[in-house]
Amino acid sequence: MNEAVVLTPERILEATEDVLRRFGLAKATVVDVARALDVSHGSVYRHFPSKASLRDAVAKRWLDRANEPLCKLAAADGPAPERLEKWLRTMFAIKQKKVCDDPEMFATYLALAQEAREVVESYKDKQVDLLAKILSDGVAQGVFEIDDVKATARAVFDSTVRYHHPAHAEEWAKPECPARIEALISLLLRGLQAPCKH
Amino acid sequence: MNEAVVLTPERILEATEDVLRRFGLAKATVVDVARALDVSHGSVYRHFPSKASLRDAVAKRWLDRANEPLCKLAAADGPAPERLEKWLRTMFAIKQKKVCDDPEMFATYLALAQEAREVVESYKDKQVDLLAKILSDGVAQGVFEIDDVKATARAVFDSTVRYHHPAHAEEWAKPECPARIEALISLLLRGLQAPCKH
DNA sequence: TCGATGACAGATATTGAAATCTGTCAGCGC
DNA sequence: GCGCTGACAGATTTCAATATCTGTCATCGA
Repeated sequence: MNEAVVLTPERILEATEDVLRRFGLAKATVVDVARALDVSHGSVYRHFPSKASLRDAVAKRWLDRANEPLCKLAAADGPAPERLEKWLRTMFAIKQKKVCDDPEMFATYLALAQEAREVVESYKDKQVDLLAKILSDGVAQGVFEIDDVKATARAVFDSTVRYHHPAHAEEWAKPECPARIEALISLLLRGLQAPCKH
Repeated sequence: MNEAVVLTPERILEATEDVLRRFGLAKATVVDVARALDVSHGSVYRHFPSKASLRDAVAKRWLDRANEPLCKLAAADGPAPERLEKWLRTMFAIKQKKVCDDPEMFATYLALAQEAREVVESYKDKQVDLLAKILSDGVAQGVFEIDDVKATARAVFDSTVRYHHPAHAEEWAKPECPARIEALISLLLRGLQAPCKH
């Protein structure tokens, strides 16, 4: 048996991502995916129980890939405020880049986010965990003063929704956007900062 | 001539709001509005140049009505932090109430918000002005320390998007929501507070 | 044995013809 | 004159027939 022609979940995901990019979420069908792989669509169902699960798996891959730089930033060393700022700006930049470069995948992600699918929920939870990591580093460094790190991380995530939730994507290109991000970040950093340092 | 049967913009708006509530944004037609008023649809076009302008006018009325309590709060006296908190909670409550009581009108508002129509933009600007009023009161009282009041008001508005933008309405009913609002508000208040009071 | 197939039922999407709607305007009646 | 009407053109929506898709499974071939 030739390794290359074995039908693996991995190959199916690859093909599905292609098909989604090519036809868009609304038009892409399991039959299209099967056609792209030159197999019957029944074979696809041997590896994924439903179209939804297939779509979710593709989205998960896509999100995990997008998330990588953020994991690195959260794990890095250095002063927490700078890292937090960098982390937020990176998240916004990733989203903005995605919406430009990969609009069909982004539309898929938007659809998933609006359905509040489990994939997206767990992805968000992961993001909040990364934020919490930076915040608790800040507390350890004595630069942040925070009662409930987890809840505050969630608050930071929520407060920046406008710049990372796909429902607001059309706003990101507007000229006043950078200034508004500026104001938001500085407000948040002030709120986290330990008061009365001197 | 009987006053009651004169076709005024006011009467048309009333009827349109009824029709929207009854049939929903997707189904409501100008013909329906005319039928409700027992006039020809041509007459409606005598007072409003297009269906879009009629819809916008209805939305404006609806938004203005919803906005009234917030104007009062912004104009009131008292310590700015408490007023800000009350203002935000009132805004969230109004939105939440609307989405329950008047779902069809809310759907109309959602559609408008997503199209980024001028009505909604100016309504948002009004809200930011109200916030700015409270913030500048706070600065005058010495409880807030803010560089750029206008930009900070915008940041406060943006940071709470999740709890007032209709795109996030499905989230508002979730049980963890109040706690998350709590965390967000306290983070924001800390960020506005003048540091080192003592 | 084991993955793949292709025919199938029920659900969903597409299509094109018919109905309805939007926006205009010449003309009617007060 | 003035406000309203109703007929109209072009755009949009509806509806039902048709085609396609999803998910299942008995069967096939290696």
